[in-house]
Amino acid sequence: MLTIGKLGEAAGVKVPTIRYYEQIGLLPEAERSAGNQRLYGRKAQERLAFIRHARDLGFTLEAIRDLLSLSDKPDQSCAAADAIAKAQLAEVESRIARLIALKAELERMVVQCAGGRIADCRVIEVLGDHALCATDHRHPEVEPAH
Amino acid sequence: MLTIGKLGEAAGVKVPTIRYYEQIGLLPEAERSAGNQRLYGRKAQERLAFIRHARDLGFTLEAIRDLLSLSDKPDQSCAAADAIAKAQLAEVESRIARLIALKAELERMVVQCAGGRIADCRVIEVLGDHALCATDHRHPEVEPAH
DNA sequence: CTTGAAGCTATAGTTGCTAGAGACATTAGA
DNA sequence: TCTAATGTCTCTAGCAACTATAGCTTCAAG
Repeated sequence: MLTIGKLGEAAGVKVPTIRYYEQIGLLPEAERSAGNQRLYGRKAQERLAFIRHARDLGFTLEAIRDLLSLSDKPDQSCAAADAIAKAQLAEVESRIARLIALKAELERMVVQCAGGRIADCRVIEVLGDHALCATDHRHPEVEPAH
Repeated sequence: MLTIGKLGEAAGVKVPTIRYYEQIGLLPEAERSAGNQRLYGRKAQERLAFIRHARDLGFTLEAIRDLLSLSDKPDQSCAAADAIAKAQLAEVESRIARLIALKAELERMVVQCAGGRIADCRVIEVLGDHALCATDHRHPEVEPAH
């Protein structure tokens, strides 16, 4: 049995994150030691690894919740799991496409900046006027990492 | 002079978002009508367009705050603005690289799924075991859009 | 003049954690 | 065995960048 710290180390997940996953019901409530500390066995370890891996692949916690509940029903069809993965793939693809458009526009901006005064700066100028843009990079969906 | 609704429509920004930008000091406090409603002139409109455009290009509000304060000092060097844009470009590039790795892994997963039972599902299996992955897609930094 | 849309403030919720406070548990070394 | 350091406990609040809700007031059209 592992303490929460060892488990986190093993899975590459920070301790508060594990407690958070328990709190939102993604991990079951852990067994406790005599001194009320959480203890984890192999099953919990595998479940956490699953979560971590899915997070690494960009799945949301909601999607992971669904995937986990599917993985608990080995005899059902895997169509639902497949659909979740495909949706995630589509999401990733659309984010890539969008980021590539952004990259092009940022490159244009940066290259054109001659390094003079702000008043002549292409970066500032282009930001002030979308008409100066080559590509149509509107629409949201670009959020950065934490 | 535009009301907040008209301004939002013109700039493609929702009304509460404009109020939020004012609240965090990204937009100056708006003039008010006799009935206490916000009124915006051309300057505010340009400033909001700048913010919107920069957001579309993925700049954080903090970066935008810096860019705006730079654009208020037309005689200074534009090196700082250039640096901010270059940092954003680097950020976008690294996100693209990471997403491409994710895409490859998700494609592998989806293609291998034969569509049978959960117990045989490659999607579930791969998520449970990172060793089954071809690429090294670890590290965070993938957060989705809001 | 009335009605419905648009505006106001203030607060809370979203996602996926992370950080802090203050108290208890465990473990390694002297 | 004692002690000090580390680990763990709960609870609360904070991050980005909004979005949504509630309960009010103001405005514009018919």
